[in-house]
Amino acid sequence: MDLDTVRTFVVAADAGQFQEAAAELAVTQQAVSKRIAALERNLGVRLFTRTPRGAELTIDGQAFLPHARELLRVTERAVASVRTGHRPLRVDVIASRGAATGLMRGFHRAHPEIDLDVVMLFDIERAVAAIRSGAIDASFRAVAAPGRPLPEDIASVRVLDEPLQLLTGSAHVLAGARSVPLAQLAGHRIWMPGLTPGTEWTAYYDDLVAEFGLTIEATGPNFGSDALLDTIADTPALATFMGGQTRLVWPAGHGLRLIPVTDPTPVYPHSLLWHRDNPHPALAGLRAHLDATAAGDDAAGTWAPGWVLPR
Amino acid sequence: MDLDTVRTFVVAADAGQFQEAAAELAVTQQAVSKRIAALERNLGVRLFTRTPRGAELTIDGQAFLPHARELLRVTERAVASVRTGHRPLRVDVIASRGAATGLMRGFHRAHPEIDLDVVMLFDIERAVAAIRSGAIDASFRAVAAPGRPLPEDIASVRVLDEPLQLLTGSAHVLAGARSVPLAQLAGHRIWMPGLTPGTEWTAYYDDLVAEFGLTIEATGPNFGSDALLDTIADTPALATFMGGQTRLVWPAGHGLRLIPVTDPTPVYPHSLLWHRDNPHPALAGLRAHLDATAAGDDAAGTWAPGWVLPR
DNA sequence: CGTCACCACAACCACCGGTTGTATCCCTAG
DNA sequence: CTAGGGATACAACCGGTGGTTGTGGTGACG
Repeated sequence: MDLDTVRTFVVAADAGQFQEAAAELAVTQQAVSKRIAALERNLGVRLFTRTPRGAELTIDGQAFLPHARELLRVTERAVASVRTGHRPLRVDVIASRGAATGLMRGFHRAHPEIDLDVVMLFDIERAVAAIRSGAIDASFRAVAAPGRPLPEDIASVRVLDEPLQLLTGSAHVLAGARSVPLAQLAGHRIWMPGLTPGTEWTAYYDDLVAEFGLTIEATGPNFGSDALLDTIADTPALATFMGGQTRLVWPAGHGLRLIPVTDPTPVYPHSLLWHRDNPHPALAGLRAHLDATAAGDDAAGTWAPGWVLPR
Repeated sequence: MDLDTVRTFVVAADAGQFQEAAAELAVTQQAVSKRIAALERNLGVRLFTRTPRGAELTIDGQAFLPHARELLRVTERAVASVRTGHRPLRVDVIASRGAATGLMRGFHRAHPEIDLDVVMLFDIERAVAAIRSGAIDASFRAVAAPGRPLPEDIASVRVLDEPLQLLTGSAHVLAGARSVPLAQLAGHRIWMPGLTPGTEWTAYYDDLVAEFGLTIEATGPNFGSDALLDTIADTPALATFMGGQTRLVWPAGHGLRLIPVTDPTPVYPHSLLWHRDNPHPALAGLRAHLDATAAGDDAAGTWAPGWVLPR
């Protein structure tokens, strides 16, 4: 199916006749006739009843019309998403399951009129490069790369400290605990598939491991969170870390347990980065929204690596 | 833009390489390469970075991808809307501003998983024919055509009596009234543009006029409700009838008044019609929803033509 | 009953979009 | 270091889609 054909259908339906539609589309009447005929052939139904005074929609045509309009609207948004110049606010998040996604959803709910696009870049280095080049407008990143301060032209603000929790199956030895001290996790198998070397996530967990003597297995490819949840649920000796903001949806009967970690609670600090000179009007809105909704986090009793962005 | 091209983009993005996408789409790798190149040329941005081991999305490509998926989803729904067999529930309403639209919105809110299409047919005769032919699944119609009972195979149930109210501008002589008796409207100019001869609306108002001695002008084409509202707001001696369920949105400062009519209150009775043998699974859901939400209307003090469908 | 406005069909032709064949690149195995 | 495999891009070719012009048919209206 061709979007030009769909547009032709909509214009013809609005005009009530092919001739006027042809004029509007700057083609001949015969071309419109052929386009509509081809669309009807593809769909297998008659869309117009032709009369000597024009063409009016059949019932099928009436039913199809709003879908055709929606198609054109979506097309316009799709094209706008890559238009240089005034395009939707483009924000990078660190992972689809992380807290940043929830923050963006909250912003979208508060300001549904602002068009957003979400991308996921590999690491902070590329995120900073993308911000400086203008390819993205902002990035939710947890941390500066260890030892590398942010460039002068990048601004940042810490927006959320996400406490990590332990996810276990119901047969796990810690499944019944209401909370577990971080030091007590030493010796337990903790599995974090998909930790790619070179990313901040990995650097974060490397620090966590070094400081508290945990063992984290990053082996195996990441088959998606469903597969991870299945494995955790079925393996008594296995656990994993999960952001405390995550909204999990799992089938009933899985019996998964999400256990807070204490003394200290490891938190993953999310900061918003942006270019000081970025003129996108929606960026200010996003910053204002985050400022307004940011919970006054209490840093006491929490842990984060020393190299994260300051508050 | 071509939807095959968009589909190619999505498949290639999921596969991570053109070759596999080509196999899935049953075309050659060169065809995929050309399609993507054409899409990139049309959009003016690079969507993939080509590597010797495949192709991965650029930032622009990542931003475009969800829009492309949405485009395919909408396309599928559009095609399904005219598919013979299992297509969305197709319901005819009498006018986009009427109460039936509100009922359908309520149904959609209660059951967002049920796909709906709304059409507007000219009069009850065509609606009944469309129901019998299977072109539509149900129809909100106010009335049987005077003197013509419904065919045996059409079932009906009265779902809502919509009280008519008087709409005036702020300078109208009745603008200050909290309510107005129907008999008192005799002598006032009431304007109902767009009343087409042969429809039930027109038959309804003809009866109303005959029984209570009103004068209703149906002159002039219907330029849309915005134009109607403008005229009503600006003309002190003019009023119109409007369904009591209508949610009006007008610019501030118009100063329009919506005044209940009493002694009796003319009500427009909406009934749902459907074919007794219609097997569409969503039809039962719609009927159940309407049964459950139907307010227990009080017929006392209301008026409707004698020839409407019985309760 | 002729004219007008509109749509459909036929013939023609350009160009889009597919295929086959080939070059190039990079990673990897030997 | 080299050969091979797997990936993309470019070139040449060609058929069919989709445009145009020209023409015919049909219902409404004066």
